[in-house]
Amino acid sequence: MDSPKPKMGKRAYQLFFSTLANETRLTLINILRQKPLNVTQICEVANLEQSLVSHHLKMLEHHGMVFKKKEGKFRYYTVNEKTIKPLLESIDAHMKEYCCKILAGKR
Amino acid sequence: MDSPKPKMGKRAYQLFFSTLANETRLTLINILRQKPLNVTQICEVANLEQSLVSHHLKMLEHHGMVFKKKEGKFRYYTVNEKTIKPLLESIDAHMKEYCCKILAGKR
DNA sequence: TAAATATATGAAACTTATTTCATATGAAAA
DNA sequence: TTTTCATATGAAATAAGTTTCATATATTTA
Repeated sequence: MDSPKPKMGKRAYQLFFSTLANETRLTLINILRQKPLNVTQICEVANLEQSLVSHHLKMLEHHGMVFKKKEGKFRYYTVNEKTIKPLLESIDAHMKEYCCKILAGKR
Repeated sequence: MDSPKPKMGKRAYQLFFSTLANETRLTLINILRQKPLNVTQICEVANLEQSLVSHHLKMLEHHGMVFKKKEGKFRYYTVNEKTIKPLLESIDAHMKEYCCKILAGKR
C-alpha cells in the first residue's frame, strides 16, 4: 500500500523550495560547497554586499541548509552536504532532460 | 577528482526551484500524483479558479514537471513521476531533521 | 576604554511573482 | 451553424520577495 500523499505539509515544501529559488542564495551555497568561509570572505568571493549576504545566510541557516560556527569575531558558514548533495543530484537528473526546454522560454 | 562545482547554470536551478516554490503549484502536483485529471477536474478537486489553474499548469508543463495529453476537448495532465518522486524523497529526508525549526519561525 | 573590524538587522525602495478578470480559442453538442 | 463546454491567455491589480541603506551589536586591537 503505497501512499501517494505527501508526509509533510505543502507549506514546508514551499518554504524549502523558496529557500533555493534565488540566484544569490544558490551562489552562496555553491561557494560554500568548496569550503567553509566567514561572511567577509564570502562577500569577496561572491562580490556581493555584506548586508545582502548576511540576510541570505540567515535564511539559509534558518532552513537548515547551512550551519554557522562562531570563531572569535568571525562567523564561519558551512553547507549542509547531507541535504544539498542528493538534492542537487536529483535535479541534475531532471535537468538533463528538460533544461533546454526550460531555459529556452525564460530570460 | 570530484568536482564540487555544479554542472548546470545557477539560472537553471533557480528556475527549477521557483517552479516548485509555490503552494498552488504544489497542490496541483499532489493532486496529479494520485491520477491524471483534466483541468476542470483539477479545479474541482483543488477548489481553485480555472484560469489560475491553467496559468500554473502551463508553467509546470513548461518546466517538464507535468505532461499534457489532448483528449477531445479535454486536456489531461499527468505528473512527471520520474522527476517528482526522487525529488520529494530527498526533501522528505531533509525535512525530517529541519522541518520543525523551519516552520517554527514562519507563517 | 576608544577605535576598528565583523556581522546582523529593520525598514524603505525596488523587483518579481501571483491572482483575478475579461475575453479569446477550439471542440463538441444541439 | 449557433450554443455550450473546456481550456488558454493578456493585462491589470495585488502580493511577496529582494536589495539597499543606515545603523546596531559584538568582538578584538590599540
